[in-house]
Amino acid sequence: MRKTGNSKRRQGSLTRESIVDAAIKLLDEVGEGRLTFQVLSKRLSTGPGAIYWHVENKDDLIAAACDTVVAAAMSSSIVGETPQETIKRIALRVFDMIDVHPWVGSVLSRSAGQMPMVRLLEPIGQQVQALGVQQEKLWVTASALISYVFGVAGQNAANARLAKENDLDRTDYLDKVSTAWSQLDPLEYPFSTGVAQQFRIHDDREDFLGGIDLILGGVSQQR
Amino acid sequence: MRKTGNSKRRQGSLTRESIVDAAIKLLDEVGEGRLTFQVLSKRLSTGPGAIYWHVENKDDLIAAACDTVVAAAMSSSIVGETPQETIKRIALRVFDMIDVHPWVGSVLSRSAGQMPMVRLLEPIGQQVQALGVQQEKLWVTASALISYVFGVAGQNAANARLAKENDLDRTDYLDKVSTAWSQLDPLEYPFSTGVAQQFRIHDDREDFLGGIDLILGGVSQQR
DNA sequence: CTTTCATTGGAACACTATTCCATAGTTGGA
DNA sequence: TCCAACTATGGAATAGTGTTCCAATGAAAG
Repeated sequence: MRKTGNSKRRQGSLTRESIVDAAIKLLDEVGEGRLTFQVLSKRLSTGPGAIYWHVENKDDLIAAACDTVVAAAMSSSIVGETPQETIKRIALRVFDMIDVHPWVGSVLSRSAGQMPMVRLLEPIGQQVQALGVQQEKLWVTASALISYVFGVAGQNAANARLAKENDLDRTDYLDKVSTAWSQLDPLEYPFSTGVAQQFRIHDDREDFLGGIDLILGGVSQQR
Repeated sequence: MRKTGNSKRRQGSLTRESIVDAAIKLLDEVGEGRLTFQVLSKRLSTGPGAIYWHVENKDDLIAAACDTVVAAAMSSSIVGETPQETIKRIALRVFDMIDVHPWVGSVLSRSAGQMPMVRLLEPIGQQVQALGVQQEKLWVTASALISYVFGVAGQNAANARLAKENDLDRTDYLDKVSTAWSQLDPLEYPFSTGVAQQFRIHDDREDFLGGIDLILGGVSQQR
């Protein structure tokens, strides 16, 4: 009797998938804060009510969008010479994904335990295992890596959002923050005023890998 | 002529400080999503308009609340036997702060470059310096630690929020996630199904310190 | 054909952040 | 003592949100 979703009412039929795809595009263009059911319905040439037939609510929609992007980024297998190398490549995939879809960074850091996190935990955990980490330490080690990746993701997303909101490109934004730091009281904030210059010229991607290296170094030391 | 803020209209006078304090209490009670100007005004026995005289907007208010909590948590000095020990104590302060004010975790992870982050960067950076890390690597090292702390903070906040929204205590929540993981396809998710049990009984605080240890291990190795 | 029912799209609703504004209270000067 | 200024207040009005409701559609099953 029921052929849920398969029956095509017309060519541009509404599906959960097509809705999520449109949402992803919109999120990429305007960010999480400006994704509304109004503009989403308009873009799909329908009303908000029709969308709610396929999607539970906005959280559900955003979670689905996030999961779709993460799944796509992790779909093709990743192999490196060593487990360390592979872990770095996985991490870079995440980094580049956030670069293209900054909003994923902030959604991801709120999705503890959910499917998108598992999609990252799985390949990373497998490599941690390949590193020869002892059974009881598998979770701690993998979770440390995940937490670090999520931390960087969240901050990159925040940086992208702040830069966009102030109509600045990356360089101008770094300049602004760096200047703010260097103007702090050097007696109270000796370190921050000191690294302000390093911050101005730092490379997110390189620093990200640097952090992964530190954790991997710690792992190799523990054996 | 102007004595901005100092003049006392009446006993329970409205100040930015008193508003932020009330906001913090409300955030602790109901979380970020349910902090509204309606209930906040009611609690301060005033109208929304009066609040806007002292606060720019909701983001400003939440940022101020976050900064106040972070500043309070970091106010008294922290000393350990070694720089490593001190870093761990700083990290634990953050962890315990998030435990009391879960919403700070999610706000923090969006506050890249802002004041709350600097309040953490400063003491951690000082200890990184004390560790003898070379000048050019100061930023990478400190930022790796910060990113990790932010990552854990964000996930703990998410866990707290998800548990609260589903009316579960921590144990039930861990159970639910652990069960969900163990029911994944073991062929596709061998690692996740494998660690599901470890996840059920894991201790957030201990794992958090474990991750810090890994990073510190990596730092000591790099010298 | 007719009936059924998944699906649609737009109007209606409850609620939010934010702005507006008339007014009260305070204060420094005349 | 009074008088302007001007800070500060609180409640009403506004614009825009996520979500629900419901009458209408049209494809399939009988």
